[in-house]
Amino acid sequence: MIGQRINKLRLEKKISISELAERSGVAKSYISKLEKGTKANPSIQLLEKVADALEVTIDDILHDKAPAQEEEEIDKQWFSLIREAMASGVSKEQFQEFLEFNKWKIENKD
Amino acid sequence: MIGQRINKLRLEKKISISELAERSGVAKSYISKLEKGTKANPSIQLLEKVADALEVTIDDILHDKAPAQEEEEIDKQWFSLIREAMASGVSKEQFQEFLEFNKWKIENKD
DNA sequence: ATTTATTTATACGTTGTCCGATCATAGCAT
DNA sequence: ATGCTATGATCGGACAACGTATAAATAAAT
Repeated sequence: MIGQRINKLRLEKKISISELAERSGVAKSYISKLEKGTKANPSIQLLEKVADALEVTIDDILHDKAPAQEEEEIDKQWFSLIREAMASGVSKEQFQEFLEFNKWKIENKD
Repeated sequence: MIGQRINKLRLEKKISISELAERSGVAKSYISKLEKGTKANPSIQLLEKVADALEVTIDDILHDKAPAQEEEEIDKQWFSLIREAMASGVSKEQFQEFLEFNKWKIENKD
């Protein structure tokens, strides 16, 4: 579980266990055991050190994140619009109407 | 740090340390120490048990999330609409126009 | 005053974590 | 091929820290 994620993240970063151990300040033997799965219950402080060395968040280690980087970026742009929309009191229903109308508009564009 | 978050989340849920201990299966004396800060380096498995009992994610315990629970829920509903919008090819600009129009419409409603 | 919740103390079993040694693999020189 | 050396991964043992269980002391509440 958690070992696989660490292993995956480490390989993505193209460094060895020894290297990760050195950077994080964690014993390489322990990192090996974590990845191997013979130990699977690290403390959060240790996990934090490993996460830092891998330049990811603890969350990235706990549940393996769907990357989707570009898509996330776009979502953020939309997000500000959404906030504005919610603040101005536009309802979801109104937006849905708008959506349907636009779909129709696009289809009948030719 | 982490103790304060657990304490906060527990109080929000309006349960006692004993209750949390019972639900999570963690010794109440240890939970007390965690909240008090005399112990501050729990294992992730223990943390997971506490998180489950509090009905939050481990992330919620690690970095204290901007809560706004209801708002988050609404956001999710909006999000599905946004995805649909993006898929159907509606641009941000079009949406913004719609937004402006609706603001005006609301203002001149009387 | 009596209950209920929190903190602290003590003692103890379990395991997280480190250190050093060993094994595995690969490259390079002989 | 046969070694030698270097680097990475794994194993075994030792110790400190995690975590439990209980009781007692304190505080807060009804």
